[in-house]
Amino acid sequence: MLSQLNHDHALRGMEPPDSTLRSLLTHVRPCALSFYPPNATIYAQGEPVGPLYLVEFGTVRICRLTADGRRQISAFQSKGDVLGFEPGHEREYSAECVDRVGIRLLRPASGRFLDADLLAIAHRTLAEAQRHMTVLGLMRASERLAAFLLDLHERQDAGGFIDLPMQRNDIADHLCLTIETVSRALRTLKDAGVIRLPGVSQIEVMDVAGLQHFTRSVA
Amino acid sequence: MLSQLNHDHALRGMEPPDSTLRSLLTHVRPCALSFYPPNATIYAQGEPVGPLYLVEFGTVRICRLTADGRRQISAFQSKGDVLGFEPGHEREYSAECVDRVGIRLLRPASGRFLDADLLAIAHRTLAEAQRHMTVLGLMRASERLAAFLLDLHERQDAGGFIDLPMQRNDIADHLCLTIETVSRALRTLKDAGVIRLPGVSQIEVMDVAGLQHFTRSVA
DNA sequence: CGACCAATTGAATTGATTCAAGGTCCGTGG
DNA sequence: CCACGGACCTTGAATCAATTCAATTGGTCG
Repeated sequence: MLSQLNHDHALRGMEPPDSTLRSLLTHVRPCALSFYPPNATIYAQGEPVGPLYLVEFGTVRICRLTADGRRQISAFQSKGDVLGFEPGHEREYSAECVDRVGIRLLRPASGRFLDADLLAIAHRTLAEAQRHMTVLGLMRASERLAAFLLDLHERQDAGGFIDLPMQRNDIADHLCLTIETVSRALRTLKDAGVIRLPGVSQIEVMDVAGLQHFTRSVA
Repeated sequence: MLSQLNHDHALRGMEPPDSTLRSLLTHVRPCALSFYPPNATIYAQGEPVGPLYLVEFGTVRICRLTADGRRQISAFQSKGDVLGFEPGHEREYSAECVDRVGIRLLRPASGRFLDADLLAIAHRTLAEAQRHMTVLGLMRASERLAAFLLDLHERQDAGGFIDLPMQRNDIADHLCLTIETVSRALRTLKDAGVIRLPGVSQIEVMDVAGLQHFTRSVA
């Protein structure tokens, strides 16, 4: 299972010809694959920051509960993503499984991770956070959803069909909307003809350019 | 001028006993201080990513223009902050001077920066981005403003008086609101008695706990 | 088939934006 | 020294987008 990580298809498309994972894996002892059921917690907000993990399959939500009980999902991580990198000593976010998930502990060959490897991971995490900052700050409901679907679309390149492992609940907390608004935004995109909804957790992208047009800004 | 950077007061309060700057400065050749007038551009969106800078005085806005002409300010940087760290090869953000600004180029003693130093800067930048993600995602107008003021308050510890070097325009684009809404949110906080407004660019914090209560969530 | 949970839809409400006036501050020039 | 102009800020009224509340539909598993 790990061997396939050295192939390109295990690394999702990224703009700079970065090689986070490839490099990382040369300095890391591969650990056994662990399986987690849906809604299992990999690590929790408030814990001391611990090891890094590599997602082998399934989807993980990185989320955070506020003092008054609301939830924000900063990202979804899936196959090939590295999990668990955080600034500070205490976890600000939890990592929870959306569906059935397989992850590997990443244990550095020498006692500590190489700063170069951590830096590469930090770069990627930062880029994601900044992108999401723009989504939340500048886009309205259907634009956020369009951006989200485009993101999934290019990650899981499955011939125009997107699989939504997470439920509306999770999408809403990721885009900082309500589930009702997510539902209506989906309908807006459907009515505009850019997507179809063959099933509750499946989306067919009919018109990628049209979807991109919906996002209008992130550029 | 640079010597004072080795003193604590040049480093603003941070949660983990991090020592970004102290460590950084031991591996860096101090360069001459440059002065920029208000609205000058230090670097621009679209340029290749270049060197790092250290802010000595003044305030810099890190901002980004979208394809359709809107602007988002991801952060304001002031004395002691390091400027110019970005993932990727091309700048996603510009750095522009809010007021009169003094910065120093940070040039590594050896050819490249130490990964450890870059990692420390990345940590801080990421923490800021994540915090702002929460502000934009979970808070409404007066809560965002309260969070913003609290941030300024603890940076520039000047006995309850906050100086606002940037104009409403900039605050609005940072909090992703309109200037009118910023104005009304200020009024809300004033009417609640947690701040006073002695002048347009000066704020007196009357009740820190009250301000924190306004943010209610970020925890 | 019925029960339960997730998702959708509709109607009323809230919060922020837009549009349109005023107001304040400050520098310049009479 | 005061009047004027312009930039910035504040305030008000109307509009719009998203949320809330409530009901209904759809899907899945006993």
